[in-house]
Amino acid sequence: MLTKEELIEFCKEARESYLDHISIDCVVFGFHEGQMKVLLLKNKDEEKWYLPGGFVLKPEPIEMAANRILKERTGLDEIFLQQFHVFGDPDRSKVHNDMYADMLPPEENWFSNRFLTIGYYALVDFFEVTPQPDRFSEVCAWRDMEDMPELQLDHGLIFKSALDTLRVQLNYQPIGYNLMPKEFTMPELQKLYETILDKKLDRRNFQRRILGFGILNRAEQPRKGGAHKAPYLYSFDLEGYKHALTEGFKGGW
Amino acid sequence: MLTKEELIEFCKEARESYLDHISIDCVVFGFHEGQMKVLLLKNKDEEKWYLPGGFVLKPEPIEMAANRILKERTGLDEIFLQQFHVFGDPDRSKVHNDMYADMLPPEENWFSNRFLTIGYYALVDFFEVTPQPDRFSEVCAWRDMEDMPELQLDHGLIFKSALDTLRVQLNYQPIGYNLMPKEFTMPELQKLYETILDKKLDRRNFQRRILGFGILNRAEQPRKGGAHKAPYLYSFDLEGYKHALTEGFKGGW
DNA sequence: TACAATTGTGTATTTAGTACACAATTGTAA
DNA sequence: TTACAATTGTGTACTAAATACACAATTGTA
Repeated sequence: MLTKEELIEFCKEARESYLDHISIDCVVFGFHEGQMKVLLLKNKDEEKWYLPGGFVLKPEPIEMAANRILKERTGLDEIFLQQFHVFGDPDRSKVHNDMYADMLPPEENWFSNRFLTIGYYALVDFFEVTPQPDRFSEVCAWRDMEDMPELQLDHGLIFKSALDTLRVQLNYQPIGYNLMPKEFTMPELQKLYETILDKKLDRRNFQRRILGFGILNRAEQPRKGGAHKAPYLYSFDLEGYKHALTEGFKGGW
Repeated sequence: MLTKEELIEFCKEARESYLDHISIDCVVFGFHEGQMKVLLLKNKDEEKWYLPGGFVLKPEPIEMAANRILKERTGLDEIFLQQFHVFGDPDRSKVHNDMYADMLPPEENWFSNRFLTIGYYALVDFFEVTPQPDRFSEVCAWRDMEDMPELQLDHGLIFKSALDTLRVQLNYQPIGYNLMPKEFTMPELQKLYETILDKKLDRRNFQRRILGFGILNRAEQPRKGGAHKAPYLYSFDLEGYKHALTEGFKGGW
């Protein structure tokens, strides 16, 4: 939460630097301990969480803006990022507007503007991320997808839309390279798919299909030390993976 | 092309009415005589064509803006419209900016602003459309997709991107209801698919597959009067069609 | 050393996709 | 009137992909 002075300072700075009416919101997916995670922010004295987001600098390509915003929140560069939808309902920022409405009159308040927000989703390696709050929040943290808190504004809708998009993408693009560590076992990868889809898959059929895509390499040695039978380790074959990313899996018509 | 006075008038009006930095561009697909058509606009004294587009009114949802813009260009209401991408390169409007740069200094010229454009594609019944030029053009006409003229700005990219999206959509959504007349024959529908995909399909397999979707009704009587064997007439089963639109064809995982 | 948990692997069945050929209808030209 | 070209309707065999399902091997623990 900004103080009035900070708000005034920010509005001045925003008007100079950023494009009016445009924001970016990102749904950042991670995967940890068999759970899908989403990176969220929160104000100490508020209940609702919100998505990492920001604005577009006047001379900045929007892709670059999304990358910059996520670098600030995660510490990561070169994130897998995909634009998926623009949310442009004039009512969508009503609540946000109200939030600072008592501090500044609308004509001085940058947040009183109408904003269209461009939705991006990101897939990142959970362990590589160092969550960093932004200047409006005190908390930036991974939240469990099974246990999503209530979100501000239309961020619930944006999240749902991102998840739907991810589920569709799963059908004709490889997913996993950005979410899994370098080496992983087949059951671990399967768990990722099951978690995204919220659906059990057959172990044997999953393995056959995913190997059929030709995007995995199996290490010589299985993972040792754990309980039970030692599973083989796999890693993504970057060449095959990138080929599959551009070509897609299915022929269709 | 606007005169200087018209440009000044328009800039004043635009600043009052429209959101800054945002535009909408539409790729309108039609189908006629076995050819895919795209609705384009042109200035009399210019070579390059451009996509029907416009701006978003300050209190207007973006979907509604896209509909309004297309109603002005086609006369049609309730068009099948789908947002597919935002084009946000800061250089994308360079050429446009230059176009009016000799008339007005940048600070007065609405077109000198940076614009992000939201791309929509539309599928419409060719016969229902009455092409209407906008205030910047003298020509609004269907152009053959086989014989696309050069387009202004990044409109070539936007068009290509829309076509790619349409081709992907074809794999998991029914297409045709918005492009075909009420009744049509199987070969006519096949021609639509072949034209979109730019690829020959097997008659028998096409029929089996498309009928398998359960989105078509066959009329009792075949079409009479033409040369050759009288083909059956089909129409879309609206219920099945809408179900397929929301559910999609393929299970995937 | 038996057991529970987990992993690796194979096969039969069903479904979807592909390839391909012949018979029927209709107008036109001989 | 009749052969012909063009087009439509229909079915079957083959292949590939998806699904359903079961048993053997490994490892730590009781």
